[in-house]
Amino acid sequence: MSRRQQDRVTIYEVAKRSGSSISTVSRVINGDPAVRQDNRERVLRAISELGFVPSGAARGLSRRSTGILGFVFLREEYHATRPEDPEWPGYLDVAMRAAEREAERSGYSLLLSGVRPGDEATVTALTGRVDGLMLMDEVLDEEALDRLAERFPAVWFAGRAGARTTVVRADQDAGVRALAEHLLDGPHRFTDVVAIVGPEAVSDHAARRRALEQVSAARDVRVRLWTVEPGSSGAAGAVATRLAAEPTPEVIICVNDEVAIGTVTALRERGLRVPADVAVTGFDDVWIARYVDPPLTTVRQPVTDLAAQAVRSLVRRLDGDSTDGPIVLPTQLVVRRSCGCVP
Amino acid sequence: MSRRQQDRVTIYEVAKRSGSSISTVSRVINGDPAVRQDNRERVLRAISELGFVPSGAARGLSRRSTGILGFVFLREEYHATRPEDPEWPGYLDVAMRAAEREAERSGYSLLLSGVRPGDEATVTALTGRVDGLMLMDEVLDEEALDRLAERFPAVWFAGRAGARTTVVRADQDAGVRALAEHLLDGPHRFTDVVAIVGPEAVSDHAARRRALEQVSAARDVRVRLWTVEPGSSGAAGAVATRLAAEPTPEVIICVNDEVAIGTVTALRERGLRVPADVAVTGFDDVWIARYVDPPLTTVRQPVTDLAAQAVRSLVRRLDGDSTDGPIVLPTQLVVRRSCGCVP
DNA sequence: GCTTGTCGTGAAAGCGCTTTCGTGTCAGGC
DNA sequence: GCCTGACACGAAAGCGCTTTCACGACAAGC
Repeated sequence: MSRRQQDRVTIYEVAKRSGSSISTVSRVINGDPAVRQDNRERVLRAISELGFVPSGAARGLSRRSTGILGFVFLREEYHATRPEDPEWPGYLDVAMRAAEREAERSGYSLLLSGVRPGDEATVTALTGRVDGLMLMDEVLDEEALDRLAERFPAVWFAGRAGARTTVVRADQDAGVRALAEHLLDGPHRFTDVVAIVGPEAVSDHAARRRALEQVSAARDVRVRLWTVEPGSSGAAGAVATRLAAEPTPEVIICVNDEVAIGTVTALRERGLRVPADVAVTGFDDVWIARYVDPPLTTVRQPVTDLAAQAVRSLVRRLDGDSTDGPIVLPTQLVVRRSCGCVP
Repeated sequence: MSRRQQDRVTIYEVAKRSGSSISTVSRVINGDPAVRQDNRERVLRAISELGFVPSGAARGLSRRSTGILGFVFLREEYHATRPEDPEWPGYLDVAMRAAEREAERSGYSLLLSGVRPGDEATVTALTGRVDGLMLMDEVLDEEALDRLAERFPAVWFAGRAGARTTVVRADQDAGVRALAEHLLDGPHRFTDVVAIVGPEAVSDHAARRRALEQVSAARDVRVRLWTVEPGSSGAAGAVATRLAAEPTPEVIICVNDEVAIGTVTALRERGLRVPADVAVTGFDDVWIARYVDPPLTTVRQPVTDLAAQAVRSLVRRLDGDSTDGPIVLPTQLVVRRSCGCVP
């Protein structure tokens, strides 16, 4: 435990050097106008000569606020499958960057914390180091989350509709509906469809699946459900197995773009062309979706906006405004080549 | 400034409730074995009954250490070009996630901070809130960085070889060499080559360019240099302009994978096939490199390992070990279809 | 029986800021 | 000339922890 900081310059030394009191130095640091001009200048000079930087810890202790927001996400075990697989940044990273950006605009910093699902202890501990918490996806179950949010400012990103905690999410339902209607009612009128779904426990995935089932049921189309771990490059393998065992569908609706890419790979390896033989769709519209072959038909989620809204909601709450209700942002169907509807 | 935390439970209340002193409570929190078993249990019970979470600020102040590492990166202005462009996660995000992971393993958290190039003030201010700093790419110029590193634990990620500050970087030189030799000496023996380079100010880019020039000079091959902003989706546009104005080369060596993808798009729009008409190569081997059409020949950087090493080096330094020398990790040529050497 | 040493605990002094409160100074009003 | 009020500033009291130091209890050694 020798994690000591250097011998820092403190406010006392600045006070001594500038011939004033620490109160005055503190006022200067914080831009209090009630300091005479000449005094202010003397203090500022001393600060820069000594290279003084105020201690965040001391300030935090005194103000009872750290100026830090926590960003809590599920720590995926990447390397799992194939060690030569490069990492796989996506949706989560975009949210992270956007959240940091918005936090900075509001005068906060963002502290990252990856946790295993259900690791309430780690999240609770974070509570002592940040002013507010933004929890991604299914970091905690809903009960634990409510327990937390009751005593601490928190928002749930991509959470379940109807949760007690403030939720910021995209309109999965409308997105899936638009996609499904395009596929079932559009030029192709697909009737033989497979949906690759993610774990039921993930709110977004559950919402997508529910919406899909509603649309298909209304049209009397039966949808075969295949379950895979989303985002794992193992998707290709899992899909290959199912393809070998079952009749090939006309279209495969994937839970997200990564899985869609894996699916395309698996189809190709079986000698099937996309979209000529099988149509494929993704979800999220990650950046690569337009660059892969074929470019993916998908549903765009406004991840950047969502993250910004989540942060703003949190900041409002910290500024004393009352808690927001759920925030729902629209999704948008993006038709590209993989569904076979455009040349 | 009403960013107040709730009325937190403090160590005093735990002490009172458990019938001991705050010293004992502190010892229990920190796992000091010199507390009798029965006492420890009483304290733990009080802690959980009250929902006590120690204040990071108070602890930080007392210990003179925050347990936080800062991750400083260049804040790119994404939205710039086309608002409908989804975000573009990549190299930086992978580094971020890996750094967080490794930091957590060492008992630290990671604080994100995006800054504009040369924004020394922001970086300096960070110094008051974290125990150590990891600076990506060209956040500060070398002089400012040395000034900082002199008084504060810092490592420079992807920095310039030979810098005074501890640098963690990949062996750009060897990677470029392997790639260039493959292209110039391999099956195709290209002689008409264009290199799309990034800004000279970025160490990694400068290193790549230098290495390329050495290899080509040794073979008497002249390389035309085209400069673009790396990572911007504007690459396609910039390349299109050059293609219209100059003779089409046999191969285009791109400064990174994103630019390579943009370049492929630009070539296609001119009706040129890749790699049949023009070969294209990338750099980094981001995850998508293998999924785009055609899969990219590129040079893999061990970003995850680099980030982990950077964090470990920082932690060693914080633990009192002396400063590390430069850490250089190998790169690896990955030959895929875009260079036309494999079917 | 006394001394010595070990063990477990509590008192109290910080850590480096912010902020309240009180005081001295000076301008303006009578 | 004195009183009042505004204005700048400093003293000092926290903020909630960690850690040193001293002390009491008790076991072991002679």
